[in-house]
Amino acid sequence: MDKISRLRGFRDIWKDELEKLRKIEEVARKYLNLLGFDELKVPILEKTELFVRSIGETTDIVQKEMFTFHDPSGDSVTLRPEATAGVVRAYIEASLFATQRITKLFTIGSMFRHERPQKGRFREFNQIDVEVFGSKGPLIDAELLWLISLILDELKVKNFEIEVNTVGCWECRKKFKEVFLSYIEKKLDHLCEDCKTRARRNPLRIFDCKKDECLFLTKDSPLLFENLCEECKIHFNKFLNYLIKFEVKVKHNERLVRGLDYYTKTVFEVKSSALGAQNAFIAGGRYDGLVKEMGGPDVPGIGFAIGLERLSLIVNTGNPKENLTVFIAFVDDKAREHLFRLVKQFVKSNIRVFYDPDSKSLKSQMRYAHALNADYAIIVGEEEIKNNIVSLRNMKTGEQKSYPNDLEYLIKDISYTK
RNA sequence: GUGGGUGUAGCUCAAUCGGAUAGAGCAUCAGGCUGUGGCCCUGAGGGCUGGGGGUUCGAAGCCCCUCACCCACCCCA
Repeated sequence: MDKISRLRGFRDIWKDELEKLRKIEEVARKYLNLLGFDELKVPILEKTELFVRSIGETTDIVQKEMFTFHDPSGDSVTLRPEATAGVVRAYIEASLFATQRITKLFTIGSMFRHERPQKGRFREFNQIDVEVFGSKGPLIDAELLWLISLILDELKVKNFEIEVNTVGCWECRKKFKEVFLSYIEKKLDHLCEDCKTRARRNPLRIFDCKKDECLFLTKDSPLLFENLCEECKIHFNKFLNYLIKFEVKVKHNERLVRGLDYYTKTVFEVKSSALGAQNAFIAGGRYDGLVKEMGGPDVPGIGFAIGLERLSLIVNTGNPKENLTVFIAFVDDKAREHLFRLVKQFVKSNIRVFYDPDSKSLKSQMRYAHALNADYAIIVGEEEIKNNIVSLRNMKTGEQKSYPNDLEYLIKDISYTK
């Protein structure tokens, strides 16, 4: 029979990495809870239209990266490529705007994008997604970055940099696009191929280009930052001010823009040089028009997502503490009759217990106990049964003693050792 | 979607110019003690050399196709 392999870009997550992901989630949950966020789960599969409308029809995500297919009844459905759309949909569908002035939510789960895999990039990847609805002021923007720094501090993440910028509101961005386009028009021929398409689709992304030629051509270009309306300017300055009060260090990157259509005003990215090309592991921003666009009331929103696979690449967590582990070895099949009684008793006493489910030589069983890194081996054989005892071998010291076979004293003794 | 690199045992890697039965270490299993792990010793199992086609007397190595992985572009978390 041929073996079946996993799908490209999809992974099995084991042991150490899984432990790391759990640790990250645990720390994030702690601070999310302390700052009043509620967890929710939203579906992995949604109507395709939800993402087309929220993320933007012209974005790469929608145009070529979504897992979209028809369900058996013929409807077009899509595996979520990001979390915000679903959370916004849920917020509107539950009419939370009617009962809460401010809504703070987070969700944890996997997202799907049909991209070519590389370092820190998979087709199924996990995110912690955080969203706040109902506050238009810059204080909440700063609070989110403080939240991020609390989480990263506790995880002892070093070598990261928070970059912030503003992309303005719809009006000042629209105006700036005209200013910028008339500037870049003359230089269009000299831009790289990618930037030529950007000029048509999403001109602001030209600022993001890493190619020297494009960097050079836009060097003395007008910046969105200089063309902001009063309100956006004040918002951003207050935001920077609050960050100082929260003691969150950031870098203002005037060229930072985001690929999703819905962002307004504040945007930010957290980057690490240790990640290779996919160096942003947290990113987000404000999206004041999105809830309305999605059929809800005109409620402002802001949020961010943590890429868990990327974050786990730069997190070091110590080895998890192993439970006290006991291995029971049986010398012969007659001794095996005692298995059920002994195993039950250990489990009831919260002690991790192993035994060889197949009858093997004692030597083989002891090797297995060693491989399992057991703290103790219990040996049961003819001699023990005759004397109504069990032998307890300390696997770390090699010391071996006898205990009455009702295990009461034995369990008391070994429980002290871990 | 586009480039570059890499595919040999469960893992890490050998195999001269295209040459004979594709090897080693680790891991696994068994034995060395008829009731005792680690260290040591002995032995065993494990490969369609990613897959398919071609060239050749002969292919792990050359050619073509394909798949997967890694890295980068693009995009993004």
